[in-house]
Amino acid sequence: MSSSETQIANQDCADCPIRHRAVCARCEADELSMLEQMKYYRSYEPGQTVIWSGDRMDFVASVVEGIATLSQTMEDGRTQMVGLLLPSDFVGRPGRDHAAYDVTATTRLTMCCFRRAPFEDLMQRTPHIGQRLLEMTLDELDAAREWMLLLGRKTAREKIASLLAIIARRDATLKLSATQGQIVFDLPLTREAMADYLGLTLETVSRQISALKRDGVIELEGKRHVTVPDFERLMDETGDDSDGGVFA
Amino acid sequence: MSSSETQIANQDCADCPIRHRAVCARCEADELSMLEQMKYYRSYEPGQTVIWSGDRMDFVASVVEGIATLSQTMEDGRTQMVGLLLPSDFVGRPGRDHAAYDVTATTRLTMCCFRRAPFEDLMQRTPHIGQRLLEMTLDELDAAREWMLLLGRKTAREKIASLLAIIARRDATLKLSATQGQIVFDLPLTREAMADYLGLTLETVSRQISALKRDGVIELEGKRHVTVPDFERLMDETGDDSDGGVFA
DNA sequence: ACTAATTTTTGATTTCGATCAAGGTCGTTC
DNA sequence: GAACGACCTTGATCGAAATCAAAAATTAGT
Repeated sequence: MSSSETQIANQDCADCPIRHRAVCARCEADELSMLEQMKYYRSYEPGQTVIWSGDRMDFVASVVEGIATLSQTMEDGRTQMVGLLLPSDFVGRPGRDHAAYDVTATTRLTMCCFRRAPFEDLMQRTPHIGQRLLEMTLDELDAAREWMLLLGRKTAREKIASLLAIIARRDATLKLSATQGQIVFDLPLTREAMADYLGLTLETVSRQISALKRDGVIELEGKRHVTVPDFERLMDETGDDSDGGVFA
Repeated sequence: MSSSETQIANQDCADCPIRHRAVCARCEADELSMLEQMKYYRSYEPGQTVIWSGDRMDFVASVVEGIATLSQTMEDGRTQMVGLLLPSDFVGRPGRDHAAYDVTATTRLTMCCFRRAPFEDLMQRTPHIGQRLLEMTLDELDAAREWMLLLGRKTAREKIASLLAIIARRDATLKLSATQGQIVFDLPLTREAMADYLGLTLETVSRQISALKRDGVIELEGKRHVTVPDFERLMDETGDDSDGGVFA
């Protein structure tokens, strides 16, 4: 259901950050044209930093294409990724003018940006944009909490399996490549980025990926191209109950 | 600033879950009386479960007094706490009718509840309640992300110091007991609950608390009563930069 | 095509926190 | 006030992941 809806919605109002999530049926013409007028695009290369934590940030944005990460770094250099931005995800907090995290492109990335002040004005006048933002934020909070369980209690192998499952699942919904259980995708993250996401070292990530390959849970071609022959089998390795997590 | 404001706001509208956060100056009389009419109270004893993950949940609520925890459990029993509910915190997701987490009282707990349906109706008619909820949710998301850094990258000692710092800071603002740097409080959590929060075992929690005591970072009277003689010293142990985290 | 740089894999060793196992303290009940 | 149970501390040992250290595979540059 959600994948085709998303497709249609994206086609019909490609850049409205709210409509990206396929709920903007309620967007009215003048609101949409307001958004149209204030929007602009930015593109980034893999590895490029979109914004550093603490920098002034006078815009909010929605990912159009590509993947970015949110991360936090301690003074001594330890870093932890705290979020993954996929197409349609929103970044930037209305009402706060400094970035709280480092935002980095891990693939080629296009974002649809809106200057903060006019966007906030529009939000004031258009309650359902705020409502939609609330829903999106609650989803992010659920995702963050699921990630807390992963970081606090899962083994290295479970962590890797969980990350692969998340990417595979998203890829399956996005590209409809989920022919009878087999899923194929390219890892959008380096081993180091995966390590920062999972709270591991890159060596451990590499070893566990090798182990999953050895055990036939995944197949690897090169370093990035992954085939999951049996998604259920992968899910069994995640430690999650068979169901889709918090959204029971 | 915030502590006295909170006091005043709480006095003058004790149970509105929004006003608890000291921003409900915009609450109008009829909205307040709507809330008054639909509110009811529930009380729990320490250790009692407010609701189990997956259970039907037809209310939303705000903590009036006491402390509760949000936690997730894997089938094999591993559990991870994903949130701490302090007075004025809000629980329950508008638009979702099943709990996503276990909610447990760790002290005597009083909550101010509102049936979900009428509360959602009121939200529809009163945009600034939604706005306030959005702000609160964004704060929670920031807190969750700070916790992800802790879970993924901090040492056991840093984790304990961070938790003590959070409780101490909150206690200082709440009870104004922050006389020249020295802070005194009672731990509202058992060692096991702390372990579940920090992604550790209770033995490690106990050992690290002993170590901080041995090193003079904290003083302990009995098992629960803590004195922090020098808050800066405690902060140095957390691994955070001296400043207040994401709210830079 | 060849070199250089980056990323990944694999191996050897160490370390931090988990696990296993007693004891100890405190509060409650009979 | 003895006995029970809940909670906490401490010790000994183990193990999973980190760290240290090369080598292999890829990618990029000239």
